[in-house]
Amino acid sequence: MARPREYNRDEVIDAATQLFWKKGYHGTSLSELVAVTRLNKQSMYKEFGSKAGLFDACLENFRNIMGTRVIGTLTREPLSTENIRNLFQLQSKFIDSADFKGCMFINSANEREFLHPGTLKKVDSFFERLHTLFYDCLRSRFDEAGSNLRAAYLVDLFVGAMTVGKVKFDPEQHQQLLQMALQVLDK
Amino acid sequence: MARPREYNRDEVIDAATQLFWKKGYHGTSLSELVAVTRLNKQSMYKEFGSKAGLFDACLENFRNIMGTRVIGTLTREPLSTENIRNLFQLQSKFIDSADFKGCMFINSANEREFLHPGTLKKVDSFFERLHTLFYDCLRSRFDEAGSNLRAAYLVDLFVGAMTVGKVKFDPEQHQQLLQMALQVLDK
DNA sequence: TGCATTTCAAACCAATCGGTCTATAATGCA
DNA sequence: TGCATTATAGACCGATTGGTTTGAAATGCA
Repeated sequence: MARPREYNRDEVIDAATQLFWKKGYHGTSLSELVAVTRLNKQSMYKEFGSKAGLFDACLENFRNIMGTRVIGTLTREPLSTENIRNLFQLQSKFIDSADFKGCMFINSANEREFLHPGTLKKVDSFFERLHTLFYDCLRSRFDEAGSNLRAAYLVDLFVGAMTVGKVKFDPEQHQQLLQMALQVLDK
Repeated sequence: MARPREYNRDEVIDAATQLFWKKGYHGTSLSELVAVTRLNKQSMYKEFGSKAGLFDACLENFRNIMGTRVIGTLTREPLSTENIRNLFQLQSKFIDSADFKGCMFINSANEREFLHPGTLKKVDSFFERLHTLFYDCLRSRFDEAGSNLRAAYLVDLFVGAMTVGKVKFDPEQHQQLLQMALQVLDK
């Protein structure tokens, strides 16, 4: 009944996600997005409403891509500290990859000035979610307070490694570092 | 012999530093800088050469402001793990301040895409320097490998707390967190 | 007072920003 | 075939980007 669209929504989001992931919301321009998605502006605005709308869709896409692996690792039954060790192993491989761009949520936390309130809420809830996932894995071994404290510690460590990994990363040293840092999971 | 300048270089840098600190290099515009420094563009380019030149001057200024306190804390004789505890106490108060904007070097590490090579080198050397400062405080108690490992761990922790602090910060919990996280300083 | 020197304010530059509008191309149905 | 509908490409919008040029204002010295 009408002209068929030439783009595929998911492909557009995938391409845009790569760009936003690398350069952030404020650092990515509309023209770059148009170039990389090969979607014309008109269709882009029809589909996503605004640059911010597209970013939100990409953030959700990122959560699906990465979050699924993270959540999958941390929710494996039985919930245990072993899941946490596995997550940090996953992170280590991730940081060591060729085109490491950090975590899109953590990157976003560093450009709060430029994000819309709705986007900020999603960013904040990522940190909460990560804390909760750690917490749930700790509860079998520690009490509420102990689990809460360790979860906050693990979030700091996770975020720190992600950021420092952009500057410099030594996989072997990181393995030893984890062994030491994760001793708090045992006692 | 010529018209006297109406601006004070240090005051200009101080004002610009606040802005760059808050919004980053790419996120701060020349017009904002002109407005906040009350320095006209012509003089700005005469004095600093470019926006990047001004940013470099501000980064150095930040190092003087904050770095002095950090370095002062970590180089107090005798070099010991107590210095490290004091540094994390300093950080805790810093994060808890009203207009917390993170650390300008760590913020810069998150916009590497937009920084000039010379600036990037300064950012990288901050991380190296921090590692070395930690290392030197650890050597009295641990061997080279042990000190190196713990220093890397402390950098991750320091950077992580800085970043997470932008999203959420609970001073009391952080005190307990430090007590746990810094156990590796004792054994 | 007049001149060399330097700073100042503001107009100006091409390029780009996020976003909109128009005109044409492609489709299914009648 | 003609029409309603939707997607396309790209011109266009005012505002802003980092950066430059111009010309007047302010000084010390002669």
